[in-house]
Amino acid sequence: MAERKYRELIEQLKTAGLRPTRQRLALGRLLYGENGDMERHVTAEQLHAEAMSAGVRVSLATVYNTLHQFTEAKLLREVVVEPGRSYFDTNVDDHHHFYFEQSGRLQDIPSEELELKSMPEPPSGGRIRRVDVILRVDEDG
Amino acid sequence: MAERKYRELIEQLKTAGLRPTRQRLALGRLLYGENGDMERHVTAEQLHAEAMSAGVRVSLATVYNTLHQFTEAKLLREVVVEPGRSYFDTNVDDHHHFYFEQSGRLQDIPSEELELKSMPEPPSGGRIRRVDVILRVDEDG
DNA sequence: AACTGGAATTAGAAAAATTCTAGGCCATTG
DNA sequence: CAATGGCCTAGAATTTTTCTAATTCCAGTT
Repeated sequence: MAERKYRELIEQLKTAGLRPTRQRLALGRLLYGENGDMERHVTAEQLHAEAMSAGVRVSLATVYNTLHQFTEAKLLREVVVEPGRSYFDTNVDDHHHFYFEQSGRLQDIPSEELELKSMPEPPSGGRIRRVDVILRVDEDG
Repeated sequence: MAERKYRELIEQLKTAGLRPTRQRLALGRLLYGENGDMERHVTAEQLHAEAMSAGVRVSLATVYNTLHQFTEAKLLREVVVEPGRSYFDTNVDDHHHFYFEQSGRLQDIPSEELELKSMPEPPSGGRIRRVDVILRVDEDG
């Protein structure tokens, strides 16, 4: 990972009120590092496995905590596709998803490629915090 | 529940290749019965509790099995809103949802009130099986 | 109507996913 | 540099979901 990105990550953590601990930095590096701009959709389990094979000792619980903290800090976005299967997306811009049911894979759809005709008014005076669109794709037939 | 609806349920089960067992009928009656046309969004846990207090002895596992079989048979539709929180919706027509994060409540949006400008082509030649839109509403502020 | 064969169903037990909390660590302050 | 207090970690517990052996139930036959 580029040194620049690394410092950036530390700054982002501090801004979010999260101390740049060893574990957070390691997980952040795994999420954003190396091929940095690629869209990534990882489960907690997957990231934990990555950390293990990278020689980083973290418990699965810490991975969950960290992912949620990152999500809270807008460094990640959580996408729930099935019961017992949620992904964390490194792309936090407005966008939507294809979900491939057979393979369990997720793919971004840029917001320009999928827009709503109109936005219904939420009842009871609340405000819409997020719009999630999932197009479920059947790959075989 | 009206006798008519009851027979209808039995027919639907048979059509789906599901035997009209005591448990299935009891759960079906809880889901569609009494105030029959109301939109319902129940979790497995909730339905199990309802069954218990109605004096129907079923295990939670059976409730899960039955809900999934009903979903498979297009008598229900499953909506996942959060990790560890999925609802089964008695409305199987095309439609979308408001999700109120504080209360955990779900509310239908008729498909006429929320349409997409255009449907992106799925890559790799698959076909879109379903479109799920969830508008997440923050009730306080 | 009762019997029989056999697939379908049930529910306890197990697994998987997620959260909780006591104890430990780390930054900050004096 | 040591003390202090809040923050963080990870084992344990909880919650959600699935698996599978044992049972039940149904259809066909007599």
